[in-house]
Amino acid sequence: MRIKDKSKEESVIAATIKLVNKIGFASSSVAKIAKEANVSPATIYIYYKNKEDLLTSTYIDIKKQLSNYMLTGFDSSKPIRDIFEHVWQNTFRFIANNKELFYFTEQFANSPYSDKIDKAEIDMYFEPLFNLLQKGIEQKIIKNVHYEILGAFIFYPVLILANNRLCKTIKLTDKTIKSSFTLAWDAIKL
Amino acid sequence: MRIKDKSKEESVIAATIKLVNKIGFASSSVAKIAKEANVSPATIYIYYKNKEDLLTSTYIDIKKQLSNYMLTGFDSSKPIRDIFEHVWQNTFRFIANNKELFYFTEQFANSPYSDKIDKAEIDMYFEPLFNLLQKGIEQKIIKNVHYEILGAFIFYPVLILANNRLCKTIKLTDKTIKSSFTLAWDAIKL
Amino acid sequence: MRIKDKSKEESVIAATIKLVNKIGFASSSVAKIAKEANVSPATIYIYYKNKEDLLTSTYIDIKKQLSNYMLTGFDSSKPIRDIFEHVWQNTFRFIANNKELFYFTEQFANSPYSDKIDKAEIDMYFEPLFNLLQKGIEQKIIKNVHYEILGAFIFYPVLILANNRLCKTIKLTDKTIKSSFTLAWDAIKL
Amino acid sequence: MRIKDKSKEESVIAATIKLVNKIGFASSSVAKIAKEANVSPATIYIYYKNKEDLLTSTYIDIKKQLSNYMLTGFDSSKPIRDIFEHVWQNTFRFIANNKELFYFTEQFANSPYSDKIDKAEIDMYFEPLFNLLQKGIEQKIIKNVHYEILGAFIFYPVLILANNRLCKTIKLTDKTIKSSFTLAWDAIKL
DNA sequence: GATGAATGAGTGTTCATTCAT
DNA sequence: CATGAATGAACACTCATTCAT
Repeated sequence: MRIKDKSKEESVIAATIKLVNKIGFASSSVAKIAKEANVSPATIYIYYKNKEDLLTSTYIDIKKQLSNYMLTGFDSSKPIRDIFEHVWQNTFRFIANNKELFYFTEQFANSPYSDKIDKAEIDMYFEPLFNLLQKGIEQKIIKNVHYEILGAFIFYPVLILANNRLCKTIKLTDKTIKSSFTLAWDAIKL
Repeated sequence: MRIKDKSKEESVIAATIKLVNKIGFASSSVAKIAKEANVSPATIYIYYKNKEDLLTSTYIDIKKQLSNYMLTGFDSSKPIRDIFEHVWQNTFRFIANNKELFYFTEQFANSPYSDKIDKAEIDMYFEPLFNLLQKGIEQKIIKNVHYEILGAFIFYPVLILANNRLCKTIKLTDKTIKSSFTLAWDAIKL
Repeated sequence: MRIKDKSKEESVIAATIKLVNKIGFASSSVAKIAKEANVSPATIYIYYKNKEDLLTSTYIDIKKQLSNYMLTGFDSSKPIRDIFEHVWQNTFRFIANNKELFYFTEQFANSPYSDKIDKAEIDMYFEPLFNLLQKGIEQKIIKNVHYEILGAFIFYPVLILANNRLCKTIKLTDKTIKSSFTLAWDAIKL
Repeated sequence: MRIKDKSKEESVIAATIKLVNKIGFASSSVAKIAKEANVSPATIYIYYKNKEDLLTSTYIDIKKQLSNYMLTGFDSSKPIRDIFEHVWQNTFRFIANNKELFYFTEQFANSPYSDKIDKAEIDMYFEPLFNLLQKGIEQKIIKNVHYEILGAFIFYPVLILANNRLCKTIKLTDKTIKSSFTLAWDAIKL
């Protein structure tokens, strides 16, 4: 028998991301993705149960990459502020270097498919960060409020700032990254 | 000459918002919107050039309402912090009382139609707030960074916290609203 | 507004029947029916909810015609045998003159769609015949067995004989019609 | 040379029949049949030229079984009526005990594949019965009409009565089998 | 102004079959 | 012999939009 062509699967994922970047999430049909990947529409259904499966798999895959990247060099022995700053910079750098991936996740997160994924599974990848928040609260370094509120200031502003669909007038330099982190830390620190 | 039936136009807008809330943005076709509004699909094309026009008009309409609500009781003679807190609370209250409108804008903002609107026109409605930031910077009350960065901490976290698609585990009470504003203010204040 | 083009609806029905005769039930797709009717596939969905609706409507329509034809000249004052012979001949004649309609019903009856129709509604059209069987039993003219058994001899053999897919070697003349009825009557008569 | 795996071939046939019973003829795709048989789709194409070949082979196989069963205990020395009654009962019993096989043939007979089989080959299996009819005619026991007409009364009503898709309200007991044969015999006897 | 009819182009998905191993 | 990968063509159905009234 023929063996599964790994490059084919990868080219489908790549085509999916590329096409979403080119024409947007809503317009990215299976047929167009197949064409972009130089593959038959039917082939996609060998690798994925259906369109939903293709998109959610792609999303989870990217989120996994993002969490890996964000947590690179994670050193729990350092001061909490330094750890968060490190993560903050990792995040900016990842988004800067992988705008296509990031754009896809933003599109996905506000699509109907978003409801279908297991948020808990995603959160798991970021668990060390939640734990760090908890530790910060206990050490009276971070404000004692719900972690969703903390997250809204320490994680999400990055996305806004990096998302050039929403924010077009600002160029991200090392200096702006550093200064924007100051705001984030001021927000959550006690 | 007959004049366009204002009530018909309104019922189309209402139907659009309602339907997007019911079945999501992607599934809301012109035919379904027409049915929801008890109107012929063709009628919609009397009031709007095409689907894009209908959706962007609806979006701008809502944004106008939101800015009105946010700026209600705007009193430039008060301390800057108090003004922002007032706006912050207005925003929370608007979203709480108009979840349907808010849900629509969230869906819209991440749709392909989002690219078609004139962001400057929208920003105009919120000009007093940008001016306030500027004033705060000049008075050395607010950090002197790009207003996009300030906005990412003083405006967007509200959306995250109020968006129960992203944030499901937290109930918004007067107390959480107040405490979340503390974070926002700490972020931007000098 | 444009009014519903009655001729369009009729041409869809005609195309459906014609196509089933030409290429068989299983191969008759909506797209092909549309093409045969010189109509867009989408148009069919104006007149019918879906493919099932199109086919079942066509079937019921034909069955109604058949019952009308079979019961033409139904005169309950005549002897029971004469009435059945009259019906038998009507049936043969209908099938002979409307082979296309008959072929469609045969195909339909053995398709998965057959399960979706309300058999009771169909039987209703043929009620006078069931009543006649009952009357014959009471008058000790017809064997007192279940009406399904009687039907298997007085109604179904016609279908077999007229169905030239199953029965290719025999030509139906007035004489064979008459003589075949003799068998049917001998079967059920007491 | 390896020989074809007989058990594999049988499991494909079994799967075909089972699946047709489960989901109907029209929905029974090659891929599904393969899965049901725990075999690759490609394997089916080793044993059969194509789908048509698979289905027609299955059909002919069943018909062969049916004819065997019907002619079991065929004793040409007995009176003609007794022989037919014996065959009639065999038929009922076969169908009762092999509803799956029978259901398949009914589905097949009204499918487009039906046109592809060699009816003469099938008829061959039932030749003794046609000969018997001939003998009956010569002996002036059976009406002298075309054998297709005779068949329509002595063979087909069984199928109608046993087919619980068409005939749902009647339970088949020894008594109803016997009495229904009376009708059949009355139909054809002189 | 207002409408339902009408449509070509598109949707996600499955089909019977062949290919490379 | 046996397989799962691969596919172009087809499937039923919906889309945004225009037409005729």
